[in-house]
Amino acid sequence: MSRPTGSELMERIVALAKRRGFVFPASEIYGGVNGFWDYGPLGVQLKNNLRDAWWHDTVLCPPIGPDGHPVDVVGLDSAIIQNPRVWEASGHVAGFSDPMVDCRETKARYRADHLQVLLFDGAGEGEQALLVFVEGEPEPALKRAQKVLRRKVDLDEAQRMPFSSLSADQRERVWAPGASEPGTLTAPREFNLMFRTRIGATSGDDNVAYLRPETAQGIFLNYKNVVDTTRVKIPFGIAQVGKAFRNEVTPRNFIFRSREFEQMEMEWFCEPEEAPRWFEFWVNERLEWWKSVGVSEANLRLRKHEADELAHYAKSGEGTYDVEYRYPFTEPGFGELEGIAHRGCFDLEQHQEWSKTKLEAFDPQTQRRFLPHVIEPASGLTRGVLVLLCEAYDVDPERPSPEIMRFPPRLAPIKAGIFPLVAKAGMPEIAEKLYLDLRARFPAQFDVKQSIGKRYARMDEAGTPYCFTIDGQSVEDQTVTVRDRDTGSQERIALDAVAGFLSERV
RNA sequence: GCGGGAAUAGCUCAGUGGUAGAGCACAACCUUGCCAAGGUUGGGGUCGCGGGUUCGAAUCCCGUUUCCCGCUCCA
Repeated sequence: MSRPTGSELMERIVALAKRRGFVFPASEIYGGVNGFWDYGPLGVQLKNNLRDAWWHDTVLCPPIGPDGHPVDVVGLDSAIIQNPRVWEASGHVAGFSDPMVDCRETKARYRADHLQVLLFDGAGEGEQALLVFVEGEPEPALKRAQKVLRRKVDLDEAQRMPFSSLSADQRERVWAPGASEPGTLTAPREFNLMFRTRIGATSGDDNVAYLRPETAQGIFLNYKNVVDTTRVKIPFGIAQVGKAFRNEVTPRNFIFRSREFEQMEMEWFCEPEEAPRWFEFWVNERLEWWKSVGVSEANLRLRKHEADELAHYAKSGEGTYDVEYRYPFTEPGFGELEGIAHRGCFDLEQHQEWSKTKLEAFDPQTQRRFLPHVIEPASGLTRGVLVLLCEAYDVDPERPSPEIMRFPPRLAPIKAGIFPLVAKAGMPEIAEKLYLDLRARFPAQFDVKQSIGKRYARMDEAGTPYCFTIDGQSVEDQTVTVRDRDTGSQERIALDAVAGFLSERV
């Protein structure tokens, strides 16, 4: 058995994740629910470790800035449900409910507001030919019009109207791109990607609220609170880890795109003139950070967004970079892991306008008032967990139990296994004492059951980097063997050196 | 949302209309001195779910859910 690739690799990772208690399908005993996942005993530990590493490296011990001094970042934990006007101000109510149009024949789907209709005279008695095209690409529609009308046509002779304004009767006469007959397009249907709920036990239309689709807005909402109550000065960052919810059209690829997920986001507030420099700084920092938690350089890359794929909030800024990872389901291509967006002052400006609250910063040196610009490194925590699982999964055909999770020791859910070689001759007693010493400082597991090989194998699948085994010699000279997960090799160290051995490595 | 495939024990699967099975895993006990070792015993299934056909359905038909693949979508 060698390490598979592509969808087979993905299936093996999903199977191992379930078998060992990393990730379970949510509500499985009721048949599941599409787009939701539960994190099992090992999964939650792995996720917490990644979260803690990010928090440590972002808030507690942030990087050194371009000027040689540590940057300033504070933490936050904002509510999942906020005043619904927040999402109108942020642009999410509009941006999240794009009506879509499907073609029944070609199976193509279009955003209704991207579709334009050309009206030509002469399709029949008093009728017009209606041809639809995607904004900016009228050529296919023109060619089709030529065939339908059996004459030369000119773009200038046609009337133009947005598809959304057509009546049902008119839609029946519309030729879609690539369709062999008219009337194949559905009515525009609304796709609202925000989860709606209601505030209060008595529900009505006037108390609709939304589960946040991103954690970022909670940071902007508290920008003034943080500035007023802490001694941060521009430039500084506010960081947050938390759940976000998107009613995705198609959740796919295990935990890559789920409807409930976790984000790790930081909003970096700086002077507008400094923003490009900080943008570059954070793009590089974030890429380096993913390398620092053990993601191989070969599977990572930076990609700049094309102008036409920018989010509504990033249009005014310098663009967006994605840190991308080569997932098994995208290989040889890459998929998004983290986005670093230059949001300009879009968000603060919007909230200042909608809330009627001044959010300007004041520079006492220059006596200038300004809206800070924002650089946002926003990554998926749960996507990060997926990357760790993909990155760690390996197969060693030389072993009787070939599957290994090679997590970096810092992130491994369990740091150490403590085993008596056999359950007699004083070994379990020594092992249990070692376990009691270690467990206060390290996630450790104690196991006396079954053969030593099985216990090692279980730890390999859990990704535990070190196993300490108490054998006959331990009883005589107070030493233990350390087995290394990655090589299977062993060395012997003193019993009282185990804690030090671990703290140097995890 | 569209098209294709899959679903039987924790896992891998057998079972083509007539009493739900195997191997591995799991639990207990024994054995066991370094890589999923052996023995004994045991627990575990409304065959994804809901209808229908039939004397009788894991098996045939319809619907549905979930997962995988290809589209579509991804602020």
